[in-house]
Amino acid sequence: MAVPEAKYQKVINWITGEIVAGRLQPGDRLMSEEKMCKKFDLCRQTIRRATQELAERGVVTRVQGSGTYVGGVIPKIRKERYMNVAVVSTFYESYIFPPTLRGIEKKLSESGYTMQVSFTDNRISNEAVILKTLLEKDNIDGLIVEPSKGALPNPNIKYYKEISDRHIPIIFFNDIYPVLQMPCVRLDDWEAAAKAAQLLIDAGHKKIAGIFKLDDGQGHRRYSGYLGSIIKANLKTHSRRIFWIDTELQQELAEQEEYLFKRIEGCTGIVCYNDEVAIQVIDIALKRGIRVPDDLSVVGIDNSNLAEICKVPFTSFSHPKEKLGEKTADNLLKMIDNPLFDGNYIFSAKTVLRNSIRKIQ
Amino acid sequence: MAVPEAKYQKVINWITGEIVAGRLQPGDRLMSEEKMCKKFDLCRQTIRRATQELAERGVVTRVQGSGTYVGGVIPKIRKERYMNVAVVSTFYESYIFPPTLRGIEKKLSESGYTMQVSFTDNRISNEAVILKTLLEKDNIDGLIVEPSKGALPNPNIKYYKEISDRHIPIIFFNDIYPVLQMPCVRLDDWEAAAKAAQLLIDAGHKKIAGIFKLDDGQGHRRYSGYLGSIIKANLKTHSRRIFWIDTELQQELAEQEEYLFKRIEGCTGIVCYNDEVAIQVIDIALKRGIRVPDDLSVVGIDNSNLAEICKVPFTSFSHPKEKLGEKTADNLLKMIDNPLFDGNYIFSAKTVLRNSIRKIQ
DNA sequence: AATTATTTGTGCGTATGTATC
DNA sequence: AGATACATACGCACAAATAAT
Repeated sequence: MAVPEAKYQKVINWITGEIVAGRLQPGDRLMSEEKMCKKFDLCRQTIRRATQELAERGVVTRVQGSGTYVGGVIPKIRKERYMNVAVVSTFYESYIFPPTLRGIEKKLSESGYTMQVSFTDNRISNEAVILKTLLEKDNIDGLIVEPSKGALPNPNIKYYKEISDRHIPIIFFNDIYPVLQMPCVRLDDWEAAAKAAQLLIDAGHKKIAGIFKLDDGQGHRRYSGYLGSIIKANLKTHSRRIFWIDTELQQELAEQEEYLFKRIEGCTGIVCYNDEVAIQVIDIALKRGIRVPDDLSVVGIDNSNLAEICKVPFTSFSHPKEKLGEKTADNLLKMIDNPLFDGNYIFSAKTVLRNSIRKIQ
Repeated sequence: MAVPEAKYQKVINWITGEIVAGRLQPGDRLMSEEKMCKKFDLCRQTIRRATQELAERGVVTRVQGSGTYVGGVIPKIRKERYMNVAVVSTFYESYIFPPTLRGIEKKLSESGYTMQVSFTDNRISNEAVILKTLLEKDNIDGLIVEPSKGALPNPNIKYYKEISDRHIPIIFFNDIYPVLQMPCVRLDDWEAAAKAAQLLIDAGHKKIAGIFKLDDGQGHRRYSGYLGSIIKANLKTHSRRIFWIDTELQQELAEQEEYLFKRIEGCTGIVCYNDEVAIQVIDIALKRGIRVPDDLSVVGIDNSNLAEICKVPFTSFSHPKEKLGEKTADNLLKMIDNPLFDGNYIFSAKTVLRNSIRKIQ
């Protein structure tokens, strides 16, 4: 000890010593800088230099107007609970949205939360307005979102990041924005479409068409599942047989029916993106004198009431709808209580058989 | 953003932001200092520093014992705008509820209001919990309600009165609680059912059955309309021909089909409470070998997509659905701005003809 | 008309953050 | 290195004005 120890170092040693001795425990407040000045007969700046170094090391945390506390950074959790969760939904798929919303509302209200709802109509511009308002009003404990056009680039990502920066948990349902590493509760779209195609393959079909949505992730995943079964069965893939549609163009199929049926000519089966598409395909087919399933076998996905009351009730794959809403809300509530909770969940799709597939020898 | 903004500056920015966004308008009262403390997790002094600076700038006016107001004018009545409206819906009639909710949301969001939704499932007990929560949280500017079992006595009336006593405007849609003299936006149920019965009468039918809901006002009004046309045509009324159903017993018709068809034996036409009932009646009839419309003419009310995609597309009477939602929200907003505004509105039902009525000589 | 609850006004004390001499 | 000044922030107590009942 030839060189005398720096004064601030002595202070550091004293504080760490107190902590090691257990006289200062995590959460305890150190005496004020002023008091330490008197204790060590040093000026405030010297004391500050000591606590600053300890603060940098994470040993203590300094809080303006309050004091200096033992322990690392106390995670900033919102003190006040608004008991309010925002739900941003596309409003599309009329047979999926109501029960899902109902499931969400059920779980939220059971836990004493209110639910505030906004609809995007699957429009990015509407989504932007809604998110900006949420940021300005700043009165939610969590956010549940059904992505708008999840498969296309989205300029609203920055708003989601900003909400997340405020430690407000976000959970998605049905689909996700891939660039955001955020939890999602959804159907196993890949599996549903793979099973759908497999059913047709098992029934002996070789030329199987598919109609998919181009703007959402479900469309892409269902396309992948369909493709997976086709390839696994060593059948050939043809772009001609795959028809892409856009969510916003509701009349697209009816307007392009001539072109559609020319594209899928020769196909004996078709995997439809969802029941809404399936019922349109069946309607158009019957109108054109194509019998279902004799001339064309059809399968849908989502198993809505449409599949049952259709002129030709068709095989479909169940979407959990209300259960999915419940799971989404449940996981969000857990995320609100525990920021480390992993909210991801994927539902398996169950086959619901009806007579819309012809067996080919 | 190297230097973190002062906290009071953030409060200033939030308040000015609310004013710029139009959610706080001249004359509106800010939330109390205490509430802002909780909202921002700050002490009152810091909040006061923010409002003081704004007061010095003339942006707000602080009034001791009353509150802090936007602008220089001091209003006589205290009025804090939450820019939030609660919607309490039954969730029943799946084909009516989604578009109605959508219409409400559209109008509310256009005016910068958020919409907070709760569902009663047509249960009085759920309605009670929801209303009590609304009273406790006390953060709404208005209330939109679809009555639960509007035709039966309701023990929750006191909660509606309490909300009304707080000068929070309430508007009902689809139905109303008769003891509450409050505005309602609805379909002209009487007219719809009267027109339905008249159509059958004009086609030469003499024995016309009717199925109505016993627990809601729509059911009672539609029953009255049906009865009105029967009596006007000097036909006899028979209780046997009138079948009452309960909202909560979804399977009632299917379970009692034997009894139902015994009751309406000899009838050549039937007026159904709504399309959901009509589609069930048609399903059961076809199953029993009764042809529609050859043996039994059927009309529905609400003109849902069910009427179109039914195995026998049937004549129905249009419910304005989304338009009704828009009108309801519109009227509530007017009531918020002007407590004297009369929010009542009744939509006329338009006939949508399909081939479900046989002409009798 | 009187009481109670709510809201802003005011003052005091204490602690940390930053800048200057 | 030490001293001082001022800004920012938190907490409490009580007074005064207003609104609701």
